[in-house]
Amino acid sequence: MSYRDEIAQAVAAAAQLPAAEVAAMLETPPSQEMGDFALPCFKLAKTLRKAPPMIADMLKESVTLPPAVERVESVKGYLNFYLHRAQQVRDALAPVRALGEAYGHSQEGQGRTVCIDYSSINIAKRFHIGHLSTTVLGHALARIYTAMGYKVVSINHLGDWGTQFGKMICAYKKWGNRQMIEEGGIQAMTELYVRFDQEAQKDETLLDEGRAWFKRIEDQDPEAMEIFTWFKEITLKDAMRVYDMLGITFDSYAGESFYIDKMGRVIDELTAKGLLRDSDGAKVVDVGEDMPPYLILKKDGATLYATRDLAAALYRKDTYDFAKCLYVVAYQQNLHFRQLFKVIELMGYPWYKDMEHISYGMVSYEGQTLATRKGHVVYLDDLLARAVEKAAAIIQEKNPDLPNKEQVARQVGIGSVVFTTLFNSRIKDIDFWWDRALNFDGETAPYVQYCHARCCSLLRKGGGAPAGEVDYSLLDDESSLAVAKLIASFPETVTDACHRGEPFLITRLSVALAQAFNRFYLDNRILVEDPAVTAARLALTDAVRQVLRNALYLLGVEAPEAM
RNA sequence: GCGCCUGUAGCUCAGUGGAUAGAGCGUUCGGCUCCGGACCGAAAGGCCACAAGUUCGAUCCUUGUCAGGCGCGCCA
Repeated sequence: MSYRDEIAQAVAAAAQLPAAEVAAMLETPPSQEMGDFALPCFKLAKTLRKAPPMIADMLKESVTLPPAVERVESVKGYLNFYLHRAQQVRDALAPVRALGEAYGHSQEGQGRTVCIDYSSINIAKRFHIGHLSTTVLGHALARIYTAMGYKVVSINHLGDWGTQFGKMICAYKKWGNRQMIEEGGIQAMTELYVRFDQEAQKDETLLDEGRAWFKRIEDQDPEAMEIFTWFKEITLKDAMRVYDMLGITFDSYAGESFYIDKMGRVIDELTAKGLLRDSDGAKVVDVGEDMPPYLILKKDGATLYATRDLAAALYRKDTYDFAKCLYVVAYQQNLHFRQLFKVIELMGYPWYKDMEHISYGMVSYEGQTLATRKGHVVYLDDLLARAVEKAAAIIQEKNPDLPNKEQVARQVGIGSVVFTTLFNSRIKDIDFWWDRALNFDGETAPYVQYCHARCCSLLRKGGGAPAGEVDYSLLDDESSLAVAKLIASFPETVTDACHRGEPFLITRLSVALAQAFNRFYLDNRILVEDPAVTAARLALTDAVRQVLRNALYLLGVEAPEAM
């Protein structure tokens, strides 16, 4: 039984109320000095016809304290319960010591699959800061869901379909050559595309040629396909560099083009179910009063992004039999996903409830909208490179003798970018500024990593974590207790992060834990004469090390043992 | 025009139907003969956008107003 339930039962007996009702009333006080659980007595005032402070006083006298509770106080209408510290600390640390890397994991998802659609890059476009949120969020969610026991299918839903690819091939045939693309990569492809747009303004017949090339892709014409596939490979190779740096892999790269032969089924099914309606020559599905109709087929019979997303959803359900299907996509597309899920519901599939749009805020650069064409953009490899460079410079200054300096610089620099991206709730817009992005002070990855490295250092000096049982009653000071409480809250935080689709909860916890440990470190000398005290403090240090490491792992951030 | 989202310290953001609304950055002051100073302590800084309502109690819930962002058929 949990502490909460024990206390609720004791109070319920004294106040003659249902235990469940009391349990729901119990809350956590705002600060540690006010105890571990509090019962606000205001609600009871009406039924008991007494002032809240009096009720609290009475309950204080009449309640039989459960063994875990050391004492109870009546303060301004609150009944505050204080747990025995040694027991709290033991309850916090013992599971970490026992479970190690598995601390924070759960069995919730046992036997269930979750599809996570994230990153989903466009062909022939360079990876930039606009792709950071989906990539980093999706990766963190993949790790969090895995920790929760789910089987995760990571899907990079490539943007590899559309008339722009016809234009690009047309431009390539006219002005490009193999060598120029091999050497220039995506940048060269982008330049070709820009040139096409410019020339097409002067000569409209180019647009027809572009359309013709796209038709050839649709018809699987060998020459068109060869070039198209090659462009795709170059784009993916470039993206793979970034994914490697971030430690990200995907289970599937089935993008839009993968679904071109799977849309007929969708159209047939929508027609058979009477959902498709003609509207100005196009085909739409009505999705209710509160949303505009969902456009499925263009006037000319061509499919749309929506059609492909619908086909993809059905395919994923068939192929993976997912318990959940997540789409990590910016909030711009809120309406689109609401419509998509509604159509699936109208098709009669109960699993529409398992679809979730993990939406996040927009990215701008120094107050302005990102604009690739104007060069008003920051590319991800540049950002990561500069972060690593800065980390390397700091190492050179502070710790020049550190072995594997390059590796640590990568862990810190890249970790810093990832951590910052996962620091706030998803919905917040992000305005990118270089000085902010490269800030290593305060609530950042290096702060948490430093604390972790310091724990490792202490453990090295102290001969490692104590093997056997330690005397937890030696950890009865305020700062030890604060650390223990945060450690104890980690599994619940992971669960919350999963259910809310909000990795930042874990990011924040890692900072709070590092802060609490720094306080503990200031208050207590860890390696002391008394072996029992040293063992107890090292046990706490090792638990902090483990939880920080586990937390950072879930975020996709590495934890170097020295830095 | 309609819909969704956001509004909390100078800046970036947490937060909760309940006790004194928190953190980082920035600013000011202070701390290594001592286990890692990429650290720590302290101070200053708030009409929780505004107004009504519900409630014993609202920054939180409801409604309205204002400001900003996004979206609203043949792009993705």
